[in-house]
Amino acid sequence: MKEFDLLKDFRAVQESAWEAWEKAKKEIGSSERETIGFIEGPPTMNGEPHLGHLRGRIVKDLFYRVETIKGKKVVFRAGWDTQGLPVELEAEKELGITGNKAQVLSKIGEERLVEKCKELVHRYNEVWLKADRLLGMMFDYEKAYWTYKDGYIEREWRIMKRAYEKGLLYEDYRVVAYCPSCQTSLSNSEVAQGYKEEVDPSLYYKAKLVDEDVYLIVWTTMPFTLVTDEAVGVNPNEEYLTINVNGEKWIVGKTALNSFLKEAGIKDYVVLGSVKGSELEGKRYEPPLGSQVPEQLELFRSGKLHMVLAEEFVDVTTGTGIVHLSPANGEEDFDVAKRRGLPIFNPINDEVKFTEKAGKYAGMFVRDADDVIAQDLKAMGTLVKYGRIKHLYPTCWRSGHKLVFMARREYFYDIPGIGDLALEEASKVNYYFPQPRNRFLEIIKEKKPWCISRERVWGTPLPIWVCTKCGRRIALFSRDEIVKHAKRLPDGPDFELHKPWIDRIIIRCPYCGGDAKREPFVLDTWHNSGAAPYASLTDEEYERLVPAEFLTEGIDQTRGWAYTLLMEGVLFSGRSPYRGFLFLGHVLDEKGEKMSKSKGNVVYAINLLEKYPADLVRLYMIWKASPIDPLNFSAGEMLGRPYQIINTLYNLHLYYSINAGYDGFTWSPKVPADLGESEYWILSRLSHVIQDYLNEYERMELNEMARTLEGFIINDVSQRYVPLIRRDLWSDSPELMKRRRTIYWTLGFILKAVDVLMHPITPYITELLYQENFGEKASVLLEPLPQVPASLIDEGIYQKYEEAWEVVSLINAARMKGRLKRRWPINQAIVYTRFSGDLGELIASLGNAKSVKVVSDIRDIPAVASVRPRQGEVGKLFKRESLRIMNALTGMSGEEMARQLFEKGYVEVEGQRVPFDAFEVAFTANDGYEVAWDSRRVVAIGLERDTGLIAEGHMRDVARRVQYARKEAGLVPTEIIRAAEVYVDDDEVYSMIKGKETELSFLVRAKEVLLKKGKPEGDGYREYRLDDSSIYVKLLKD
RNA sequence: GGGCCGGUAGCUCAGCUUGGUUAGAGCGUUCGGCUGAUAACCGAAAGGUCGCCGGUCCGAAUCCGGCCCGGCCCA
Repeated sequence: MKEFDLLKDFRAVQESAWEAWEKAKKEIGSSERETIGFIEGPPTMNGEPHLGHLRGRIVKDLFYRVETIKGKKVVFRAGWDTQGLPVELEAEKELGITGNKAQVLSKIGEERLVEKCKELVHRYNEVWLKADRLLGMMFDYEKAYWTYKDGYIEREWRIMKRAYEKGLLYEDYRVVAYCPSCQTSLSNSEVAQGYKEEVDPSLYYKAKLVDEDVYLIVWTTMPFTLVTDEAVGVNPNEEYLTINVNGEKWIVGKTALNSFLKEAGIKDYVVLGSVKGSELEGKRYEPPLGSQVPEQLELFRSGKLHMVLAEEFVDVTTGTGIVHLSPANGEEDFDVAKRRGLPIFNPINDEVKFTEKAGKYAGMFVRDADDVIAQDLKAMGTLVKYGRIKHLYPTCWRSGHKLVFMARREYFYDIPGIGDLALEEASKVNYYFPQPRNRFLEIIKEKKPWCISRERVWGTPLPIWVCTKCGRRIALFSRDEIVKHAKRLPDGPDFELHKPWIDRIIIRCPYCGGDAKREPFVLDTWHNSGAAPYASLTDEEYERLVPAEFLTEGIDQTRGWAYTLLMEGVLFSGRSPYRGFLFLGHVLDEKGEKMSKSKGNVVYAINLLEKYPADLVRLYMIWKASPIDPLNFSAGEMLGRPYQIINTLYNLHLYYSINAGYDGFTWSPKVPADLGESEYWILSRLSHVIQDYLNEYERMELNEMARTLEGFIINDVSQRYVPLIRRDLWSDSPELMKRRRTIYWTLGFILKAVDVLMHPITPYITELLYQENFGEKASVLLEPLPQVPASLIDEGIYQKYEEAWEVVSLINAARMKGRLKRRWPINQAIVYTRFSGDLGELIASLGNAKSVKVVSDIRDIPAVASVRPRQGEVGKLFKRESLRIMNALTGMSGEEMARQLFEKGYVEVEGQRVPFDAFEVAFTANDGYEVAWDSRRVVAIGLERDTGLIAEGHMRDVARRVQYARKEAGLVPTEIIRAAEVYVDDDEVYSMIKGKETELSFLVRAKEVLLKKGKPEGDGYREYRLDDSSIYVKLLKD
């Protein structure tokens, strides 16, 4: 096997692995495998991939590779999200345009903007492809879907058509945050990021109740909305006071009274009475701007508007606890109006100026009307106070202008009209973890109408035309239909399904023959990507592959893609387009903070993958945290444990390769006949590991899956199995050849299995290690799921070894207390364990003990038990009974309690079982022994050693140093040198090992060992510490 | 501004439902041991005002209230 540097040579490894995968892909594609569906949640092509994207892609690719190894054929296509506001804005930025929408379009035209968008998404796509290639993504890129392509759009329209035919598509108003400068509405997230401290008016005015000489004192920070005033809101649970101020009766909320009086500068007042908010419900008042806005008077006369509405959301702590409601200019206000069936008075145009219906204020930019209205109120004597207030208010992140909330005409899907089908479908989906399931179902229960229209350019056009003559709507959901109904087709029948081309088409109204023009909307980009299961596949594929087996995206997509996928799926076919959906936690920086451009802590995929092996990044991200949890990314942490795992995997293969190569062994599936116990053990262990791995994968506990493999690679194979067999491989005698070949076979079987199991996590290195050492198939990806033949599994041996490791670890703990090195053989170990098998010999060999006595009575351990019940624990467990139990326990002997604890795991007293954890257990060894224990076993070792044992220990100490010297000298392990010259400074050590040169020379692979006393003179000696003295070693090669 | 999640050793986290006297694990550090594939592994030690303030209680990491910090979602 070729050696290489894991952290330096990874690029070459990655390229060679790709060759194998290209072959594998063809083979998987053409095989008769069971096919399962997957739909890629398309990333938006308006930026480079970063760490968050990587996490998702790693999980997706892991899914693909595990399923492939399980024998499935996964339809695994890439997808690219290409439309929508983010792309459009990025394009505008690149075109150097900063003005409002009208300016943008007049300056460059829609055509250039659209061309720029296309250019941009393809440019970013190149970066994505590069990152994916580095990461090892197995996507099918040739069949990738692009959300802006005509074919995709036409299929997206067919989903809409279904909704239209079911009567679930309708037109209505919606309050949006609108930027007067950019002349566009903003998405929620854009609004959210633009909140700033702003100074706004704080206006208090009087609204006179009809037929009563009483005024409501109403508060607003947006005086212009008095033009669209429709009602005032009070909180139904608040107490409202009637007070006398300068002879007038005012109504003000009790909670806000003092702050209001202070702000309005009112000192003299008398409380006349009080009333609950709910009792004010329905009281009518005169519209404050009735005389300026004739339309308001008409609405008032209609009797439907200008009344008090008691609503829970009214905040009683600000203003006066009475707010005015203006459905055209506030979302909550709008919702109230809809709920109560009020008409919407909306005299505001695209430029955010009042229309003629606004009477006196017609033509005015709405915010400019603030001061004018304050003046007018003052003139009418209804102004109480016109001040200023500092508060958080949303501004446009681009232009910095304060946003205006206003009602716009939009198109909607009638989500409530779907009934409970969406919820039923969503309940059937597997979400793997409980938290996101509950949250997702809550969102679906809200049944909010989905506004699908946007006033932008770069998106799927809304295929609805309105007749300029009769005003009727014509919906045409395919190119064919459009062409058939077209009166004018300036770009011919093959026109592109985008603005501006589609807008040049004039449709002949089928009702009156008039000219119909397209509604100027594009669709919400979420509608675009949510159409993917249907739009990215053919009809035949859709039938076969949807619902998809497994989808995974960031947890932020709960309300995003996961939601729109479900809704469009239910609208179109009455079912969820996915069976499983794994939501992934966010990737944060090392300190747990969100990555953002402004903080400068964003890690881009390409940068990371050019610096570190993709395998390491993949393992780290899978291993570090549960998929659902946030992941704090730290390169330092990545280079710690995850690196060690890969390094150990690599070195195990190297060890196998060197040793097997030495004996000319090539691995083949034929099982050798003479496996030893250690082989049965490690193979049985492997079969447990495979089982755990599969269970953890089913539950998407991917971090646990990685940790299962970690434990096997490092603890079981590297730290246990290899030391067990090392001595057998050390010899090169022909008699042991058969044994060595059995070991090579076993090691090969295990490593090949690990290559397959690790492959979905660390695809590159496992491909390389597989190719170098086994390589029966074109790629490790074509290997079946590893399985240990039943004949090689022995549960009895497995249990025995697992028990022995625990006992040996206790022997080592006892050695430490007795200051006996592990290299030094001990005379005897006395072991108490509940395990019934025959352990003695195994423990003797693993624990370097000359004899082992396994006893079944704890009293045979040469130590005194001290057992004390912990009052706290007993109290916790037995509550009221605890005193009685404590008394009973106190009356028992330590020996008796210890006997019960170690035999049964609990002490039985007063008919109750008091568990091990409730006791403090300690042993004190008798003279000449040392003792160690855990909750199930007690081990004592004899400290007495005769000179033979001591000498053997010293010899091994010396041998170890000579071996170290060999390593430092760069000798390969197999090389036999002419001689090793060893000076021993310590008289006692020298005299005890003198005469054992022959044994020593075998251990250090030298033809002879020249053992001398004292310190050497001359050069070429290396000094090593041995306890409190030194030895000096010189190696003599040929 | 509202809702949800988190804050425990230098780092990553468990414990909190059901309060109990010495608060655990892994990594890192220090000491010791093992090791001719390995930066692995084994034993031990040092290291914590359990985010802050207040309350309930004989007793609070745990229950209650308020606040601060980080994250997510919504406005």
